Amino acid sequence: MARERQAPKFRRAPPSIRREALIEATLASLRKHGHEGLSVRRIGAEAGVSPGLINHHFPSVWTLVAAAYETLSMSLLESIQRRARESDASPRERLRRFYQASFAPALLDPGLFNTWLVFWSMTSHHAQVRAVHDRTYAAYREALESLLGELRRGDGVPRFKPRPAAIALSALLDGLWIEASINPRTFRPAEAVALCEDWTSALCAGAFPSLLAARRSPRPRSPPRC
Amino acid sequence: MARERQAPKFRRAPPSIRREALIEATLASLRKHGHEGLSVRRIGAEAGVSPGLINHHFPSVWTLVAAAYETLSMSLLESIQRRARESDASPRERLRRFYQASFAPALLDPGLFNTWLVFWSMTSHHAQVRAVHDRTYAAYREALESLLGELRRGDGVPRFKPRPAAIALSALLDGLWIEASINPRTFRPAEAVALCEDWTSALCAGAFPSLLAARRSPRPRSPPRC
DNA sequence: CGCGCTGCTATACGGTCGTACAACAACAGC
DNA sequence: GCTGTTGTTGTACGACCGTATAGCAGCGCG
Repeated sequence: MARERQAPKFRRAPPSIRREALIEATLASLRKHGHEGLSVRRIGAEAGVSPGLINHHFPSVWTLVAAAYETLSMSLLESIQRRARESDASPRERLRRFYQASFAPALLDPGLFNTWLVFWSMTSHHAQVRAVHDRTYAAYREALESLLGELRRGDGVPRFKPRPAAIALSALLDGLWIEASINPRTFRPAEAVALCEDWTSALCAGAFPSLLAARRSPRPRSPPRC
Repeated sequence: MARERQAPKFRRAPPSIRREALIEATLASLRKHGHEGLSVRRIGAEAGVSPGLINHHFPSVWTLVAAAYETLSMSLLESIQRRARESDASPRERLRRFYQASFAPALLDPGLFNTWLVFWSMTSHHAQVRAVHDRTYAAYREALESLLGELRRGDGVPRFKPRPAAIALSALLDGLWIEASINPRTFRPAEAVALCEDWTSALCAGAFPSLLAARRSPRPRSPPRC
């Protein structure tokens, strides 16, 4: 009997390719199983690979998770930015598209939210993950800051402080995203977009007193009227 | 030799007392160890009790965690409410105190944030925990809605819609609280309070278009001016 | 075709996990 | 003081965890 050519039991891959595949498998495992998915056995199974291979390519699981965190957050930010900046549009319109992209169905997936929770819960105990958070949050805030900066150059828009404005806007976006992810029935995505739009309108109307840049000749801050 | 009276090896307690003690131990364990603290052994050690006792008083760990979630969130809300409503103050002042209490050092503890992450990560998979979230988030939102309702009765304050306003405000508060908990160096607590105060000012100034209640005779909504 | 480099697998080990269950002991009632 | 109830302990079990390590095998290269 002629010896059949056996299908190879596994395929070799150059380290960079394998590392990327493991990162993707990590994201898939976390998305499916949440915190339970954070194990070399689950990730290995997801990647169709033996558990020991993770430790062969990454010094520890934390390094892999940090890489996955960076990959996912940068990918999401880039995706949202692309939708916000596609075609020429006014700064205000770009912000609106940013909001819409932030509350698109793909972003409101419960699996995505659970993945994010795992990343957040690791920032306290692992410096690498914390570093990734600091870096990606800064990138996110700077993206908003850039869009707000373009808005500020428009006619009749007051000279607000971009950085605190971006912080407030990102907090509003995050808070809405979280609640929508936990309980989609609290409000509809369109309502979230409307609330962000309102915030932008108020910003343009100069309705946020402490966000207005300090005047050359400071005048005493007036107390709230209500 | 006279027989010495031995100190009892353990103390019995009526079920209600023991259950409460186990809830407190659960909160302490989660605060100290985050997700790792969610184990009958850790909780039992924290309560000075054998691991098996948890399963004797609670049908499963999820029931215990749901009870701890409810206890903690209601306790925090009550604490913030007490500070907001102590002594007579204007509605605006009460809101300011609510903000200040929300960003007090006790609320910005990393252990508290990690505890919250555990609760959130369980809402997807366990109906009991999800029910607690829905109930306590509703209570939180209604507290804000009540404070905003008092504000709305003031002179010169436009007739905004209380419910969406409370949703937006709670999102802003949550988003700021999360980022302050993850990375305290992004902004100072006073800045977070100022951003919330700004939001309130804008609300009073009628700067949130879609939050204004529909008119008796609706007029076409004007497009954004910037 | 055959050799060798190395990506990869398979196994073993010590640890922690949740749960079940039998035995123990605190304490109230008699 | 004795006894019964039952809150509580201690142990045992199987499953899964991360890591280390020895050896197998895919595949480029001569």
